[in-house]
Amino acid sequence: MNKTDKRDEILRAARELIAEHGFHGAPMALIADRAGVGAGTIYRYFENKDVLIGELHRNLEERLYPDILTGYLPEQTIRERFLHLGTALLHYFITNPLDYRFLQQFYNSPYGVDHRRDKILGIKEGSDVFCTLFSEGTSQQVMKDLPMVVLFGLYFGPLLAVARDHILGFIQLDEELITRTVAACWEGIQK
Amino acid sequence: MNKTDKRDEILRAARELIAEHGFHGAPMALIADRAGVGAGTIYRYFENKDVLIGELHRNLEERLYPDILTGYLPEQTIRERFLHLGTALLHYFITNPLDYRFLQQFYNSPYGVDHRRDKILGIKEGSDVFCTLFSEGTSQQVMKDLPMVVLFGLYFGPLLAVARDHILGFIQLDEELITRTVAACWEGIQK
DNA sequence: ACCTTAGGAATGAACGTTCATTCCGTTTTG
DNA sequence: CAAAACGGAATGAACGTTCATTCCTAAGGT
Repeated sequence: MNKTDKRDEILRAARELIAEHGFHGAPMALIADRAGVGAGTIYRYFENKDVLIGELHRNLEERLYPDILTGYLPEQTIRERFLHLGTALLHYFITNPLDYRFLQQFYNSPYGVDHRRDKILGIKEGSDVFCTLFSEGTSQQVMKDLPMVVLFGLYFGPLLAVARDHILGFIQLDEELITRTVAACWEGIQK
Repeated sequence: MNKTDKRDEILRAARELIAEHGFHGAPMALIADRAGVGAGTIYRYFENKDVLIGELHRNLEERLYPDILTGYLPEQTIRERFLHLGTALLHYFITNPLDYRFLQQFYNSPYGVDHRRDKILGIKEGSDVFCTLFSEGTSQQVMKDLPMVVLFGLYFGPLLAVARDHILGFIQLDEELITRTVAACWEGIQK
């Protein structure tokens, strides 16, 4: 096993354990076991657990964004792009439940709040797809004139909730239900 | 300090610490300190930490439900009742941010998932205000014909998200913004 | 009225466990 | 063979919980 492999194994093991049992069901010793390395080896690749977790988050975004952006066409209407991102997001979480669970854990820990604070304060940079789409939507009057944060809530709130309930087995999301759910979100947000 | 006072002090201290720092920032020793009792004393009132946390949840519901149900009139239209509950819920969380934070922590822990599972499987009992309102809404065709779980997501998802962002200081919810947010939820859910 | 005493309530030091991190002997690599 | 990488036992801090002890109150005896 070469250096990159080992690093990847550690990340994979950590992601799995955190997704399955939460941050506190993922001690370093277990991560090491599952990655097939010694406990000390982890510290050759990551300064400490916080850094490892931060890296997991970066790593996830690197897989999530390309995925939901394939087929995303800036020339489509705002509504079409809204529906695309929403369904793509749901699909991603359904096919990568571990990633969903990790994100859930992440945003409910001190790490996540800081991260979100930075992101929201940095909205003006507008580099984020969702920010761009939503500010376009409000300025073109096709979305309600509500603060960006509220629009985000109306969008991600329901999506994350149904994704959670699908993953927990409380509901079975199929193609039609996904479409109808995202459409309902749109109806809440559209002017 | 008499017996009931002491029990209440322990509950208050636990609620505060969990709300402020999460479940894992609230060790029994700290709870005892803040309650002004010895560490062992807690175990005279609560069998263990799990029981204490469960009791906190029960206690919260006993304060939350009466609050949001004052002024709730079954003879009002479904839409009116929907708006009433939504705004009442947001008001409650804004004026009781510690309760919001506790609930957030609770539902993101194993305790919470089990609790929700029981609740969802027990929907048929229909004792819950929200369940009753929503099944009335779908059967009378004024709400979209979506599974109860999805409707819940479209309702609570945004509400909890904006409550969180208000409490974190990312946004300032005033009367008007609350009304408009709940109205937007309704537009997503109505047929 | 005062002292004694019994028993439940309260205490906090101590215990066993778990965790992140470090340390050092061993193995692999160049 | 020197240097880097590795493994996993060792370490110490933090946790929930326990329990031998102390404290408080109020009943009972004088």
